[in-house]
Amino acid sequence: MPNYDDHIDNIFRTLADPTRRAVVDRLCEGPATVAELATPFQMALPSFLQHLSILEKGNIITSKKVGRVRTCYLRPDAFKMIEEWLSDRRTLWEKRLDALENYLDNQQLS
Amino acid sequence: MPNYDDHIDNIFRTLADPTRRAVVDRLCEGPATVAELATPFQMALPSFLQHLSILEKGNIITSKKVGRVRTCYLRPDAFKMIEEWLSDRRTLWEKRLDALENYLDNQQLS
DNA sequence: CTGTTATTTACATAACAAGATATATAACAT
DNA sequence: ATGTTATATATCTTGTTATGTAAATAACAG
Repeated sequence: MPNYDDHIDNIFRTLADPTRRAVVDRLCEGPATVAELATPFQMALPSFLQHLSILEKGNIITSKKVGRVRTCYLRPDAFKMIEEWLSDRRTLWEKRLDALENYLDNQQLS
Repeated sequence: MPNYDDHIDNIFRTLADPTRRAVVDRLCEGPATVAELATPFQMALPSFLQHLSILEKGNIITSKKVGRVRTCYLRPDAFKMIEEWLSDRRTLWEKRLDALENYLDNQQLS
């Protein structure tokens, strides 16, 4: 089973590609089939499918196949982990700034 | 000059590595020298320096060399771009959910 | 000046990622 | 049953990333 760190690795790596981010953008507007998603791109379909599979493994999107058509959805919790990661760091960082400020205030007093 | 997309690519790629994220974590606590940052890792120093250079090119950290010692800092705006990217998508996504809700409400009425 | 410390540079290599083409499957239309 | 459409899988090439070792620089200590 993949640990927390691997998971975040995956998410960051998944989003570190313009094609995949563009797919995310498109899916923000609502679900779309593979073909619909692929049309804006020059790239060959199999290459594009790679990106979709990476997005799905990164838990950014889901998909369901009905007949021969696969429809893709942005996962409602797509950005949750990454937002948590950011807010954790922001908290640490701000705690540190506060500490620094206190320290400086105390310096002034003495 | 690098465009917006390249920039975000860089940031995501930069953070898609456990070593580099660990450095970020450490620097949230305050500045540190190269040697201090490197000690927790098994990796050879030149390998580690690569990571620092990637973090610096990704505008996540800055550094200043005094004498032979380089001190690294987390940039105050380290996560700004990525937070903006996230909040933009969240906005799009929520706008869409609102539209969907309206649509469903209207369906009920008719 | 000489040795030591703190990086830095210069390669080398192995693993991985992005793209392509060619082929396969599987559902639908007739 | 057969052709067409919508994906899927397999395999290959090429570029990039992560790591390493060896040697270089540059400041400081004595």
